[in-house]
Amino acid sequence: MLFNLHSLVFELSKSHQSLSRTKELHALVTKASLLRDPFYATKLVRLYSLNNDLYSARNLFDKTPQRSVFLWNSIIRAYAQNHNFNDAKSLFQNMLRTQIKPDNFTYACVIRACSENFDFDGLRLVHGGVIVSSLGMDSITSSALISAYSNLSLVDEAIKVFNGVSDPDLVLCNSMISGFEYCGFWDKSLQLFNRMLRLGKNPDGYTLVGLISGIREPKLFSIGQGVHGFCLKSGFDSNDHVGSVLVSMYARCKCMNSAYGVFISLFQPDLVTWSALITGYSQQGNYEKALYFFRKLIMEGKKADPVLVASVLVAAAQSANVRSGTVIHGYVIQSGFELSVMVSSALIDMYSKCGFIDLGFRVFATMSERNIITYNSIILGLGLHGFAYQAFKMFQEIIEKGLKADESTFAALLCACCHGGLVNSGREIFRRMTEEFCIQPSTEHYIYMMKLLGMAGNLEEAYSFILSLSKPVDSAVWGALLSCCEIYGNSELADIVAQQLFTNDPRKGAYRVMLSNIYAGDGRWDDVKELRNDMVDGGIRKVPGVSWIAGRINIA
DNA sequence: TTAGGGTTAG
Repeated sequence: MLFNLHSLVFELSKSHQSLSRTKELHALVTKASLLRDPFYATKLVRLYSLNNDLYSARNLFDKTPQRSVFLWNSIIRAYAQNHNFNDAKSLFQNMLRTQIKPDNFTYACVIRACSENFDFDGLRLVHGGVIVSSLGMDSITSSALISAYSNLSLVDEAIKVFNGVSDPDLVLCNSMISGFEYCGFWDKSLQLFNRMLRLGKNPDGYTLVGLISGIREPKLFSIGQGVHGFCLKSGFDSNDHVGSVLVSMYARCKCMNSAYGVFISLFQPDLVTWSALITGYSQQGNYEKALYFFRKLIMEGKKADPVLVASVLVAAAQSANVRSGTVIHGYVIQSGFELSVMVSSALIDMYSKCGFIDLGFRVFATMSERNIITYNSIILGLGLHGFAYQAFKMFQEIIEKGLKADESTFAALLCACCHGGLVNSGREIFRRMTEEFCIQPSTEHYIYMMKLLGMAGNLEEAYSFILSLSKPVDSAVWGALLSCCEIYGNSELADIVAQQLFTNDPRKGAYRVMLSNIYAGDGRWDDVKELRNDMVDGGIRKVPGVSWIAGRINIA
């Protein structure tokens, strides 16, 4: 035998064995007649699972007659981690029929699987099983329950679990802090953090990531700075996860100088941190900087991944920079990322936003796998370029393939109707969205409806549409109607719409300028004067609009 | 004489 028992166990315990090495070890274990021992089977199941070879993992599991709780947990986890939730659940049900009782780790794994699968009923059932098994106070199951309930936005249930544990440990506190953050209660997150400090519990990287992730508005900037100060004092700023989340936090607070400050203070920022910086610039509209840092990353010899490439393609699309977009496309091909549905969908979007729907369609046509995001990208692109008929054909394809149309699908279809002037189709697609697909319309859908009806001259219908809604709409919806009033020179309706806008957004100059133009078109010069004087007196200014055209380049 | 595992970032 090549190995003695000790070295075999040592080799099996390494979690980074390749698939071929795992197979070799499997052969050695078989040769030594050790396969019946659940210890060895567990180790091998784990290694196969880490190498995404579920088939071999399951085969091994099925052939092992003596199944310990460890072996059961390994195989359930293998399926759950591969997002094979139904199989994980049915394995768990099989386990319940055996003599082996699930333990806290089994429950933790199944709880997580239910949460990731949005299986509310399953989660409640498993929670019941936890209580029946007297594991309701256990830290392992409780932390999994807190995360699961929070991820399903059931924060009250998460709090109940947390309060049910008399002496919560660090992980339990971290789960609750992250749970509050996920559900939007950054203040509760901070309160719990302070309570931890008062009780003398030392936070770790997880605690700070949970806490900082909740700080995502410019008004919370000073709180973010305070937490950043804590990280510096306690040395957590060198933690990769904390560093990247600090960069994101400052970016979301619209302070890119601070985000960059954190970034350059890191000894070796990892890919996620680079990505946080680049996405930050992109989301703040500084596309040039986003593209610059992407080039810098590549020049430094680092390799981007699909998530980062998709993010940079957004910057190229938003800035209509097809030159950068094609360079990134080259990088995508070089790296084999065109197999990533996320990347290819971003390529479609980039080409269409840059005015090259033909190239976008070429990417679409060559994709072997397409998801709803792919279809949304191509429908939006076709719609923006006036190909409404083709956009609707794509929608038909979504339904035929059994994909689930979402709110972006309908926004893209409404956009296609707007660009094609298809009023009846637009009305029908809006009806189908709400009645057939049960999708709650968002501000974006309402804006498209205003444009669709208003641009066709159906201003009264557009106005009645807003009035028929049960909840007040965002100012942008009224703004869309006002712009249609401007096109048709309807100053009576414009007066009514403007009153809504001035009440909601008294400082926004654009609407006042729009109204003034409508008055001018109607010859109401006294009203124009009064409006302009009001603006001067109130110090209200309109932000000038900008537009640009990127030079068209020839692409074979 | 082992082994499965609860909470983090773009």
